[in-house]
Amino acid sequence: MARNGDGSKRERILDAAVVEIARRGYHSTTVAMIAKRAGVADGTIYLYFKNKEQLLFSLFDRAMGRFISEGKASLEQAASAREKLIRIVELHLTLVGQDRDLAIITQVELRHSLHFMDQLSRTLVGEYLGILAQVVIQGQQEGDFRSDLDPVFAAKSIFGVLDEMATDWILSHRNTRLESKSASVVEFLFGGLGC
Amino acid sequence: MARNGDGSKRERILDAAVVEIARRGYHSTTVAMIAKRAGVADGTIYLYFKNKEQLLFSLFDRAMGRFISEGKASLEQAASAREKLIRIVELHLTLVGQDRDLAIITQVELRHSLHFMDQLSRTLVGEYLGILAQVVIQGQQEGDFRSDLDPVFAAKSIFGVLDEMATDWILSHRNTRLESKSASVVEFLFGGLGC
Amino acid sequence: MARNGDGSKRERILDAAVVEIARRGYHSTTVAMIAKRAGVADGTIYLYFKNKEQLLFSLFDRAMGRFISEGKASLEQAASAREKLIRIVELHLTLVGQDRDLAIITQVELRHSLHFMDQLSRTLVGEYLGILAQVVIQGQQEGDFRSDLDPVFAAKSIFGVLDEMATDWILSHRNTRLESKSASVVEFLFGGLGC
Amino acid sequence: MARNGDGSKRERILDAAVVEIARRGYHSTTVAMIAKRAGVADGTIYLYFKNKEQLLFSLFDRAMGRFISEGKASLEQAASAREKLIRIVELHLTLVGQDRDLAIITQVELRHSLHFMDQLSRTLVGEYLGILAQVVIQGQQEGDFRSDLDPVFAAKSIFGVLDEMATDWILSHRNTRLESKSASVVEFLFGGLGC
DNA sequence: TATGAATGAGAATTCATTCAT
DNA sequence: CATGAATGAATTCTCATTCAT
Repeated sequence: MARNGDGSKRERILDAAVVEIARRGYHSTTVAMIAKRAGVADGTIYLYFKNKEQLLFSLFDRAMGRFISEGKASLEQAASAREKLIRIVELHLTLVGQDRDLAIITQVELRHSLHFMDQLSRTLVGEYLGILAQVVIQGQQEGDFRSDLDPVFAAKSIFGVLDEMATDWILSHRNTRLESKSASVVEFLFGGLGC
Repeated sequence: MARNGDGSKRERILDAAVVEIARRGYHSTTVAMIAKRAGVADGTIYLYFKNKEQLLFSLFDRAMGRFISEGKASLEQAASAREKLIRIVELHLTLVGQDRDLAIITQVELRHSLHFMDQLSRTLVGEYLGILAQVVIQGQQEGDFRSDLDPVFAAKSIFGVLDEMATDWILSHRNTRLESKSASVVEFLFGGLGC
Repeated sequence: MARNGDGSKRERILDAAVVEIARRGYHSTTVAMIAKRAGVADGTIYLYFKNKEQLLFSLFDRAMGRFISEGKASLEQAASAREKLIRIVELHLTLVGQDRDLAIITQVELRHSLHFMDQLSRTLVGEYLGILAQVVIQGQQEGDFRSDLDPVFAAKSIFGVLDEMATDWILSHRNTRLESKSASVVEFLFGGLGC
Repeated sequence: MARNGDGSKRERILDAAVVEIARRGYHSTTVAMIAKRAGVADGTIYLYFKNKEQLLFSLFDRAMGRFISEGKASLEQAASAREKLIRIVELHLTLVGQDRDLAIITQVELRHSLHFMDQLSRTLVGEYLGILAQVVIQGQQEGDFRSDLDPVFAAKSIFGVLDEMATDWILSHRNTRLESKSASVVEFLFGGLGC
């Protein structure tokens, strides 16, 4: 079978899955629907993915892979923790805000079940939180961040704010740009509510 | 009809649903399982709930109802916005941390699908965010909170931090008390990361 | 419970059943729907009828009872077989055409199953065919009807034509009067197709 | 895909459905029963038919298709309307009388509900009546049939007699041949009851 | 008689997954 | 590698009927 253009068959299946699952939800999307959109036979899916659940995990892997690699690249160009945090916020919101379908997957569909979330948090999200915590530590060492905050706790708080913005963007069906929130988020994260 | 023990049949069904769904997830829980645990016939479920999905919604309604009523009561005893925020944080973490099964439902199972989340955010969560925004506005008027923050944005940020703590607590299977995070959360929300 | 006006509770149930079953068909009509329309509790139905099927039979009995008693009265006023046949045709089409809901029951719903039709044909319909056959015999004795026709066969043929007219009237949703076909039917039954 | 014995899988399912439904009635026949008799999995039924109701319709289509094609072939060999009518009567009774199971379907099970009968009368039965009416018109033009009869009315009357014979044959559980009635039917249709 | 809450058997249909080609 | 017809387990929901009050 000839390669078609930019994507291998595996990629086409993943692309199709993002669209279908974003549109109808994981449970309402059948393997047959994904196969049809990808232009392959139902059975072919099983040559590339062990089962439907693994396909969903792969979706996340692919997305998170891009996320982290771009994140690392971006962080390297920043020196101070403060700058790094700014970049992370911007990157997070930009990447999530780039593809609504994918965002629906990561913000909603991927959180189907405890079992599922366990997997996620133990792997990629855990790594992401680790990076955030490192930045916090650096900020504290640089004297720029308060040192009375537990870095891991702070990382989770940061993630919580970013994640809520992302989910809120998905649920508000307005046509806003998610990354437009970056400045406010940074502002809030640094300064908090108080005067 | 005689009361069955402590609760009505409807309550028993809801209680059973919380346990079963928390344990195995919404999709893996069959109506028959819930009926069995509730000690009623399968069909009886449908006398009280239109279908399985409505049962899930009712679960949320009941939980959120308690949440909001207790929240309002708690807020009335607080005068300043600062105090109110402290109470909200404590209440949120205490209530969620009170019942792990129920928390699994609210933090994970209830977020199954876009359709589902839409419902939630449009109704009860929306109301909750409104209350938070009111507190922020009050704080700004009292001169205690920064006035350069959009209250609605701030409300979402607060919610994001609380929600992340709750989810994190569910996913960390350690036996910690969720409300033990209250002080740190308040600290972070007021002061932010910066020095 | 006070009698209400013209009908006993049993009659009210039968009346309600005719309307509901005509509208949605026997299988799609629930006992609860009939009870609701009749203004009684579900369980009350079972004080008057053994089960749902018997209710349907009772519907037919009531209708056929009227049919036959009016038929006998009408026939007594007619002397010749020819006149009797005319009266039967008119009566059949008039009675069926009088109540569309009831007609739907007798022409469609009552023919649900072999089992059901067996019951009907062995009882009331059989009696009706017997009356028709008697008229044919009388006509043959009077020298007015061909004597080479088997009376029972002739009776079935007559019934076939009447029944088809009735069914056709039900299915054509136009607002015609069924009894307007009487003259044509009589004409056809007597003279046949040939010149 | 290899042919399974004499018929395609779809045909086997239809054959199985005829037997099961004739025996126990449409509503008492489960899809599982049909699948079992056809030697396929339950789900396979749904590869060929949208649902149970469509399966029933398909049964009728197949039967009626044969009916009409054989009817047309038979009619072509007949010149006069009188001969055509004779052939139609013979064919109708022969075809229905050929397969008792199928006859039960067409005479009883297919008439389940108004909804169902509507479908039938609007399609195939309507076409059949049209053919009959054409024959009547031809007979009138040939001067062989009375011209004071409305052809459509006459067609319905003919159908009524044939249909009643068929139903009667089903209900009489004796082992007679339905086509043995042909001569009497023709005799009656041409000459009527009168001398 | 009358009620209507409760029962629980029963059935259609879906769909992830397999495997012969 | 690819196909897609076939599988059959699995589950929601309905509703006739009962029976304690």
